[in-house]
Amino acid sequence: MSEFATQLIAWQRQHGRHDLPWQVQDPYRIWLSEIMLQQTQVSTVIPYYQRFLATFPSLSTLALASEEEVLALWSGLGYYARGRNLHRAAQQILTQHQGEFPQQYDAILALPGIGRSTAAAICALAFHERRAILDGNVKRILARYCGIAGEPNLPSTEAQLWQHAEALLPQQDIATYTQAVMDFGATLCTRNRPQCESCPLAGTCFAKRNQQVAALPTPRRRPALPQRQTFFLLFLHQGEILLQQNPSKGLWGGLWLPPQTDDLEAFLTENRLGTGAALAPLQHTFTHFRLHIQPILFKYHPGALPGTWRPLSSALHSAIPTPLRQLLLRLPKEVTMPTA
DNA sequence: AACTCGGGGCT
DNA sequence: AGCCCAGAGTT
Repeated sequence: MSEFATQLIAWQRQHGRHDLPWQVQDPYRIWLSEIMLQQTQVSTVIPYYQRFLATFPSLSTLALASEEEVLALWSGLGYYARGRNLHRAAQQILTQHQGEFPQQYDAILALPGIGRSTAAAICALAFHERRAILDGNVKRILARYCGIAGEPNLPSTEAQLWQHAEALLPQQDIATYTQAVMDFGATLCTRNRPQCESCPLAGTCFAKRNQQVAALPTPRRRPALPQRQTFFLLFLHQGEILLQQNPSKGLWGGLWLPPQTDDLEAFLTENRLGTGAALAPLQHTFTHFRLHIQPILFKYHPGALPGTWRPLSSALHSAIPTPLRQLLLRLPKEVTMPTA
């Protein structure tokens, strides 16, 4: 067995995390956690995970729910395709696997929202099958330990990382090892200021031996964020707000939003609307652009536009994106005191 | 191989 | 303000 795996497994038993809510022998709960944890940190996921599991305690309750209910519980977590795929996968398991979570890697990989790394994580954690994962933690650990330069997302770099991930697997204790690399990356071999002085691998780590810890993994260079602008048109009437559902594909897919336009003048003319009151603007930053949102408040226009009227309290529990939630929460103050 | 898809934590 | 995070799907 490799020194790498042996040391990590020993480290995990002594210093790893053992009280995370999804550390159970239940493929449904492990699967749910893996999906929520894609590109999302543990501390962010925990409250969503608890609420989700309280509402959908089993795979069948999830499969029998509506997509609307699923997205409402996903509201604020982001990457909403994860929630839609999770729901679709639950339905597929019900119809194609008799409601029992599949145990074969190929069958797991075939489910929507599950790629190579997530399928391997489920196999290793839930079924103790010898599979390599390659998430952000493992990429960082291997880039340092093996001395792999190049941006981790480039196909050539990723291929090397996968090769090392496979080669360093232990012959046994695969579940403990898989949890070990994730905990080790999250708490010791962190991106900034890793605790090399406490690291059991410091003696054999390429980056540590060659003073490359700060330089590895190679940071990704990203272009400057493009800026975009939109207007949220808020129609309020007797405590209700007019919302429209986004198409299921694309940004904020399947979520509820107020009528939107990037050309206010044209929109008001086309729909024969008068002028509204500008509320305080807000910014929302995505991975690939920054959105400037200008809310405009209209007091009473029933039937002016298509959509669904929802009580404000109900809207707050619906499938809405974070900036709309922020806007609705501060609406009571804004309505009595518009800024312009 | 490049692009799309959220939101938050940390520095 | 910039970086990254238990990545996958689409083109």
